Amino acid sequence: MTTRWLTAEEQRAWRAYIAATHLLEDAIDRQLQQEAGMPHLYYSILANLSDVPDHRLRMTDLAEKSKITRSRLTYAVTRLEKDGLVRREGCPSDKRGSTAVLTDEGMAVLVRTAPGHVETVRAAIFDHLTPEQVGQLEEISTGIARALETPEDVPWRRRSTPPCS
Amino acid sequence: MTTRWLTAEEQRAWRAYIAATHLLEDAIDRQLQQEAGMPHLYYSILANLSDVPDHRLRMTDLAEKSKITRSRLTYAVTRLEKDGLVRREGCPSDKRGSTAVLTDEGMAVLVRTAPGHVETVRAAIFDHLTPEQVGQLEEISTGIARALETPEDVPWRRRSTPPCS
DNA sequence: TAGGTTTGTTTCAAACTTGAACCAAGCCCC
DNA sequence: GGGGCTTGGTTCAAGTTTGAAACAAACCTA
Repeated sequence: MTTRWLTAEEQRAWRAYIAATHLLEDAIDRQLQQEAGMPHLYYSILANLSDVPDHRLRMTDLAEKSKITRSRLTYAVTRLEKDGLVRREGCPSDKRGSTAVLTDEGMAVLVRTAPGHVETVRAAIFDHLTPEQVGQLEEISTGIARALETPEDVPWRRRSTPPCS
Repeated sequence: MTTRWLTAEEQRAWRAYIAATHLLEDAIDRQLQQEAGMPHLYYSILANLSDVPDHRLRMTDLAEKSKITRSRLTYAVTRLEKDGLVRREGCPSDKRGSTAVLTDEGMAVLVRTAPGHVETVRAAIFDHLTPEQVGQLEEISTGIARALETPEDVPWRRRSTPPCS
């Protein structure tokens, strides 16, 4: 089967995309490291928790929501727990389970650092996009994500967990 | 100064974008690790070298082209050199300088693994985008990259180096 | 209900990344 | 032509990521 190479336009788009994502993650990581003392991923984990009723989520669900592996999440939560921003609680109804809970201190960090983070994101991206482009970006991203999330090709990324009670 | 929060649409776009980039990098890293024995970044470094006359580039320029820090590049090239895919050469005209050169073996790896890589990229992205969306993605990415590359805010990322002779 | 499989999470070692500190080699300019 | 600043690149320690293996609890199912 002969390779379906990228067209010239696709290549340009792909290269531009790679460049943009590298530069963007760099800039955001740097800003958050400065002002919140943690990389973007860790900030996102806190944000994902703050986003959900009770500020608590099963590890697997939090990993799913954050689009990262469980292993990576374990490490991250351990660090955040050490910093007092997150707490782990066992799950009564399933003794294997572990639930990450955002602490008050974690919430406070989020509240304190959110403005700077949003400002960075805005300056890096949204200030340069028209409203139509914002819509396009969402559609494109959603399409890519959907394709990569369909069951068939992700044995290594688990489906969601029954709620803990 | 009151925070300019993201609008609902911007938030949706931002979240979708984060999800897509995480999933995408994961998928591509995984595929390349399998078939080329290296992460995406390292593959890109080889590709960037193959892309340029003589398959050689000053370290700083290669870092610039790859959108990564010099430090990160040093580590990567050291590994690739160990694998025999890249060779370092001194620069006669500037004894500080170091030039990375793609070896024949490095080129061979690229040739062997390119089809699989392209197929993955295509399956993950371009098969799900209309031609218009490809154009939009390029414009959006270029806009973001340009904003983040403007001199004023990147003291930590160097400008290009005089060609080596 | 014992044995086998699946599921939720952690652990471990090896690989990679980060940023600051360092080391030469060029550059400048009095 | 000898300081002092800049530049190209590497090094180092601390932090993060990876994937496979380990573990324990839950879930079958004969």
